[in-house]
Amino acid sequence: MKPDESPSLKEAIRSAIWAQTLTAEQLALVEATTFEVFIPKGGFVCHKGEVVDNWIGIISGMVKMNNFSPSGKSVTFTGVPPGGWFGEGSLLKDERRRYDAMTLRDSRIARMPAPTFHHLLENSLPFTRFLLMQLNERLGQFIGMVENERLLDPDTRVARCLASLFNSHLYPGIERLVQISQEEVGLLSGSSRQRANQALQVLEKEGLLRVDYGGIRILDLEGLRRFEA
DNA sequence: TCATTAAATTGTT
DNA sequence: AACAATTTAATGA
Repeated sequence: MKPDESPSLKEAIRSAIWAQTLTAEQLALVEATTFEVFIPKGGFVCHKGEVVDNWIGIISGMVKMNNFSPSGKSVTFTGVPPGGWFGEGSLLKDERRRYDAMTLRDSRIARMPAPTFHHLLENSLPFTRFLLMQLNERLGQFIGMVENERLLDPDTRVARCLASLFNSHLYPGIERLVQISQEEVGLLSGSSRQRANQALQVLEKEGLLRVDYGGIRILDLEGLRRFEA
């Protein structure tokens, strides 16, 4: 066992896809202004309606975006794995946040202040290109989600849902371990826990993943994307 | 470091 | 939805 396998803030920043193309000065600015916060399991990373002043990255742990319907029911949109960054939508439009984000595990969160974000946006074309790509990816993901919710059976929904955790960003970390419980898989895929459990066992038999205690190992990402019952 | 206990998660009915 | 079995985390010697 290693004492600590999660990266430091600096390492997390440097390994981010968008950081690869920055100049030394830009990278220095990012490292000087971005800070880290720890949020325990079940805590809020940010709240719906608050003023957006950070771009948010996941160093370790897992975060889900969700809202509460007027009746108090929670609707989960998507999960964000380590290495993922989000919040650029509201940051670009200068509006208040439109969703809650809460942690599914103890998580370490990086926050990049809005001025730094806008500086990169104005001075780094590769950074802008990365954002454009990320927005496009996410659009495709949400279109797929609407389709899934209405057309596909539960097994396939769970498969696509897990695949989308890696789809939204071009995963640099080869870490294919998703640390979420089956109950949370159910929430993410819009089905009950026992149905999610059933689906996971089907997918495991197909050799696409392996179920572990408190998490899931992805063995065949492409297979998950293409899976049909 | 090891044993005991509590809590969380999973598989099954 | 409820139960039992299994795994992890916590506590104390």
